[in-house]
Amino acid sequence: MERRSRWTLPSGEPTIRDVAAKAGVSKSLVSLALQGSSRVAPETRRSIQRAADELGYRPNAIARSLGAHRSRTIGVYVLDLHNPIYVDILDGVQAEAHRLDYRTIVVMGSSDRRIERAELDKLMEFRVEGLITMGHRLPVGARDAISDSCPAVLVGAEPRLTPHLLSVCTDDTRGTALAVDHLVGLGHSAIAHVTGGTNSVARKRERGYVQAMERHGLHEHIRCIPGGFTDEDGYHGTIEALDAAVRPTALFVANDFAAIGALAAAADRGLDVPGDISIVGYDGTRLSGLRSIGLTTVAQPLTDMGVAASRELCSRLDDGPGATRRVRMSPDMMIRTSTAPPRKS
Amino acid sequence: MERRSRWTLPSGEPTIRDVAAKAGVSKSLVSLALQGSSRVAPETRRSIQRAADELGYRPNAIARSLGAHRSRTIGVYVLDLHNPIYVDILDGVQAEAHRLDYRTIVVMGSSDRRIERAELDKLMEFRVEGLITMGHRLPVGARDAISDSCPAVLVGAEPRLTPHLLSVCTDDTRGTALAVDHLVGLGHSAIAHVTGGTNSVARKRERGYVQAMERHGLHEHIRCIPGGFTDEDGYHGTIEALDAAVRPTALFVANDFAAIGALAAAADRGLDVPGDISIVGYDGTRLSGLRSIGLTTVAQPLTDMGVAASRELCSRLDDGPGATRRVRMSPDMMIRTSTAPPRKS
DNA sequence: ACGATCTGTTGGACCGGTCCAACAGTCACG
DNA sequence: CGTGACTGTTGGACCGGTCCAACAGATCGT
Repeated sequence: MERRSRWTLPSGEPTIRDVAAKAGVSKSLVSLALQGSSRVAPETRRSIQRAADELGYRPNAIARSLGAHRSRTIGVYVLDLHNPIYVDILDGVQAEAHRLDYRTIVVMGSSDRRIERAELDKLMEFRVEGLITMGHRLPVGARDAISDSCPAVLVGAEPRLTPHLLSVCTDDTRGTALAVDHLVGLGHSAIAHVTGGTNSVARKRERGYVQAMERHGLHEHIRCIPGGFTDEDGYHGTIEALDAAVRPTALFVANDFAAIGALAAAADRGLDVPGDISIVGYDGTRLSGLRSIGLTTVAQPLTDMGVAASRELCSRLDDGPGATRRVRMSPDMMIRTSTAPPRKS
Repeated sequence: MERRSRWTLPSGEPTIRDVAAKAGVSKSLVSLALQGSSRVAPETRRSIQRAADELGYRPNAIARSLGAHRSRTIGVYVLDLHNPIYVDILDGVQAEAHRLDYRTIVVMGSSDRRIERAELDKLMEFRVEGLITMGHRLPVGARDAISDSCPAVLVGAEPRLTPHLLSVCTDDTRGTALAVDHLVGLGHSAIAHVTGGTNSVARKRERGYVQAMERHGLHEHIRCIPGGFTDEDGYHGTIEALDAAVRPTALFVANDFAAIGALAAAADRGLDVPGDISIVGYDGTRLSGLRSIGLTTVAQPLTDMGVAASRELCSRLDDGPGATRRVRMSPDMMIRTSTAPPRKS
């Protein structure tokens, strides 16, 4: 007895048998009643419920999963909880999963491969029934999980769909078009783009920018400066753009985080935003909405995307594989104080 | 068969019995070997390991918990994942828990009470052995959990300790002293404080500020302007401070988030930071370190606090209740670009 | 009056592990 | 050579649920 931790289960949590005894029925019936089966007599159901309440009975998810061969749990992989965009999505994922009576287990990616791997293993050990991943980098371990035919939905990426792979994303082409249209509407034509690097999401946004510029007949103004998704990346890309022979009057930056770096770069070069240069970000994180930042940005419906991810996954789990869908949502322009018409020269 | 979801356990995950059969031993021995028991012959251990690897065996955490009466899982309650301070702490919590071979289940507080409650229930249903909570607001449900004698550690708060309640925090009195000392060292004397509201953490920092000012003989300069922990709160408090009859030359704001609001307020009043006014925050979030923000702040060793929380909890779980400790860590001054000597008048 | 059907309930096998009592075999010691 | 201690292994009870086959009793049609 000594060697066993004091805080273990046997300590006395009431079990289904205790409830059965108290209500004077068999444990099977308690199980049925608690699951809401319609085969239980209303009278019996009430007395079982009463017994359970009085004992403070709490179902044991562990035992339930084992017996039922279902965990009613989905795993959520988040690339980086430090990035507010994922937390916003997570809000939606959790709310909807909860509504559909699924539990979630959230794990975070890590630069330490071993920890990331362990976290993913945890998911498998808890026998999650499905997986939601967000972030452009798909963790290596997730591939195994997916190929082991546990269905997954990728948020924000657009992979080739398979029966096991769903996707929820926003229309980045449309989003970038919104950003460019907004700047052109203000009177800008020298609009440069600080890219998000070489990952697929960044590529998409870059292509969208080019298309939109061409649509406006601004071919000769197209300029893509290589950047990335962090504020450092945005800073350096912007410095490069500002120091160019002919300075753009507006900058479209690949995401909010990098756009904040762009703000700093403009300040360092003694330029007023939006007086001397307008800056537009992408994502619509709360961060960008902070008073001292006030970044104009292309807002993705982050929470709604999370909701959609849960909805797709859970309905697939409950109803079996249907037509595999790709949910594509619409971004929205969020105009704040980092954009204005160009100074008349 | 039809009505059962296709993605259920029976699908074929190898079990301990499969491994036993393949290795030609009993399942008990496989269990022993996989737990690393020293009673297993080295030769046998190897062949069991080989069999497990070849089958791609993954232990079933569910079944293990049930049989062992231990889940080796701790619950982590985070008030708000949107606040980067908690994510930094979480990094430490996870890393250390993992090192000590514990799993974590992270749940997030929610403004929707029902969701918050459900998340806490989830923790109990998974039979977590202990709880780590962070955030000044202790969720109602957590009280139950704690009183049900599952030990808990509060990060960042200093409750009355009980055998079940541990605490990890920083020395806020010392932290505020650092901030005031820094400003005094630069030559400031008119140093005002925008408070964090009426919660216990904010109170502590306010007291620390008053003490430090008195220590420097600056009694007559003590000014506390009521604020809060959000950027809005910081904005309004700062506006009030700046519009006062005699304007302070420096501001100590209760946390980073609010200090960022203060930065915006200064900008709105046409004041240069740090030229016209110096601003110091508190927490040392990554946010404050962003290039375009560059906030001088009192940094808490957030990740280390997380590590300490896991360490305390797990050692208590493994070794039983020892002397109940309160871990108090030291904050550190992080000097950036929002502070400078006052303008000579 | 009798089987068929339906409603409500029950016992018990089962899930995949852990862990304990029991045991076979080896070795050292008196 | 018998005995006790130690090493390595095993069968089986057990954890707290789910779920299925079986069943008792009521209702109904013929």
